[in-house]
Amino acid sequence: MPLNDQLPALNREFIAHFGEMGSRWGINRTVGQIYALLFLSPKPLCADEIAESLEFSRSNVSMGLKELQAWRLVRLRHVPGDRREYFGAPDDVWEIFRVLAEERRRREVEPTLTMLRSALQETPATDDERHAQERMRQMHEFISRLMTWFDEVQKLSPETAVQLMSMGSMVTRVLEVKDRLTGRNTKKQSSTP
Amino acid sequence: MPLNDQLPALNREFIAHFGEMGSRWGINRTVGQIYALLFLSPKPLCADEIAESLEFSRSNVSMGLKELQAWRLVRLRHVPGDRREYFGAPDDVWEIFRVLAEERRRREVEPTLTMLRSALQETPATDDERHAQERMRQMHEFISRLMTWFDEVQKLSPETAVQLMSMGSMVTRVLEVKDRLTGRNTKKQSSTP
DNA sequence: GTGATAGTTCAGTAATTACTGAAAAGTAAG
DNA sequence: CTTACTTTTCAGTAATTACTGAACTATCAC
Repeated sequence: MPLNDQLPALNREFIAHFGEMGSRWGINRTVGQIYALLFLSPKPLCADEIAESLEFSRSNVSMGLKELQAWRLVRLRHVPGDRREYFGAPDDVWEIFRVLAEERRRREVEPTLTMLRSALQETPATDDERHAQERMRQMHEFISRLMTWFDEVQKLSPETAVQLMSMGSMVTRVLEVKDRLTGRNTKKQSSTP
Repeated sequence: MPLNDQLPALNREFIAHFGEMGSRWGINRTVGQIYALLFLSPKPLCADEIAESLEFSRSNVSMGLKELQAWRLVRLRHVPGDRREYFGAPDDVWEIFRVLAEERRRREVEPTLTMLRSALQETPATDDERHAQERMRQMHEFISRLMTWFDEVQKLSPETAVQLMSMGSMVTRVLEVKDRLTGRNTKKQSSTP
């Protein structure tokens, strides 16, 4: 993986890491590296610059950028008097996270919810089917709940989200007090059967 | 993908879906299907039963189960008077989510944090490196914050987490009021440059 | 011990996914 | 319309990942 020498060592390390991690996410090495390069770059880059920096073929860069655009992770820019297309990653990391979460949800969660909803319409014939459907109901309910909550958080501005996150422990403590009064157990259950 | 006929139609659909989705997650089709089968099953299954139901080779099932165990998504069980190993998926969907999140964090987030921490140690030489390092700092801070918050939530019992999630909108509203008083903007910024 | 059953490993192969170069399509300027 | 430049597409190929069957190890019953 011979990253261009003119890239600073710092950048090369970061880009290489994103390449390796890329495969653990749904994206491939190439796409991960292109994104990393754009994320670090102080200015938008055009496809040729990317191809040269990362030593990929021009067509590979084209396909990678197409995928990153489909993920809405890069933004197309234009430089006046230059007809090439330039690409940049958004600056705000919260915004990046939001988009990523939204996109993953659309691709990975929604299809499952759809499948589950349709399965829950069916009338189970056997005991096994009844059990299976009950499991699906549990899964559907859990995911729906999670998504509703996520919708709420996603609407927030970065600063508010940060506030909300740092309130986490506070809210927990409030619930603990409430539960102690009502006799419920907030802490993770210990294994005392 | 000829799932065994003796599986109820409902189950077959669910299992097939998990197989297809599996590749979008980091797991492969086989592993996804084995998990789906176990998730729906009212009782733990042994490797042979799995192999027969899904029509995989015995060795494929063995490898799949090994991976699911590495993900801590299935639990090994023993039936008295039977020396075969049986496998089951935990019942509680919140518990499943918790484990999944923990494991993904360990595999996908921690290595990145480590890389970022080490990059932040370096002294940038050029302006570009200085900029790159600042971007990495932003990313590191964001992820750290997210993980701290996640730690908090992960410690909660299922019921408490549900409570916390359904409090989402309430907390948001409180913050909105607070921000209105302090003159800050809680709502997602509209694109008015 | 031997035989029978259960589980694992691994080399070889099948299937899938990633990448390239060449050709095509698109686009602005003259 | 033509030229020069830019991006996209795609068939072929390389690289990676998934899967199988056969051989091997382990464990239990006898």
